[in-house]
Amino acid sequence: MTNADKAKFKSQALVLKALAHPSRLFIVEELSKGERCVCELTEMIGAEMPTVSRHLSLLKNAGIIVDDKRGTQVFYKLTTPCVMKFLGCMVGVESSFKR
Amino acid sequence: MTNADKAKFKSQALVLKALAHPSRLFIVEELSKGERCVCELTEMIGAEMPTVSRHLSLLKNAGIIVDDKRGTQVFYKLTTPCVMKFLGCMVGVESSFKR
DNA sequence: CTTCTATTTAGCGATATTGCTAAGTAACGA
DNA sequence: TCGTTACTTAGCAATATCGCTAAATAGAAG
Repeated sequence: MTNADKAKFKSQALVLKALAHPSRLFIVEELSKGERCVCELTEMIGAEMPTVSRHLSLLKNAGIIVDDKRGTQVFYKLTTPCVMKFLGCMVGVESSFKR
Repeated sequence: MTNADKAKFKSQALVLKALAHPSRLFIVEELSKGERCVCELTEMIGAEMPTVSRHLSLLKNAGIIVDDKRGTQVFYKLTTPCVMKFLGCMVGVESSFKR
């Protein structure tokens, strides 16, 4: 494994790790339908707001979503629709695992 | 979030979690070129064999790879080439994050 | 049967992740 | 200015992950 390889796999792993949580997958799927504020996501997920806020900042750090503060609310949206294409891909793989 | 949704996201997260590690991503990429025994992977990764063996059993539990014991060696291979299509997809998304 | 080689399992300490409550910040309205 | 609402940050306890060494297992060869 070259150093370039190591760096490549490490950065890929960071993105996968950011996505590898049920609530965060839900958030990504929900944001693919349009932007949502923290309170909406919190209600849908059914956890405390600080918990959801932390998931959001994790996804933000991974570059998967961006925030947009408007008044007292913060709206999040996907940085790129690619993520959904990627996840769509995942679903296919995941179900094929189960065969 | 319905219960069905919860189950769906949970099982997707399990697959992502299994992939979300540099050594395991390397293993998947390497196995996409053909089957490999534990000792080969161990040498390429440069960690101890027990460590590599544990990564392999994790991938196996997630249904991503299967093992095939021949003599004293154990060969691993991908359950399905889909995984690579999926990861190829990932690379595109990941690099788009960096733009 | 004994020994060697390839691999897995167990157990440990270090570190990371998760979800919670409590406390801090920031924009808005009275 | 003061309070309220929306959110983030900090701190904590429980749990999971990681890589290692040591010990167990399973074939192959003598």
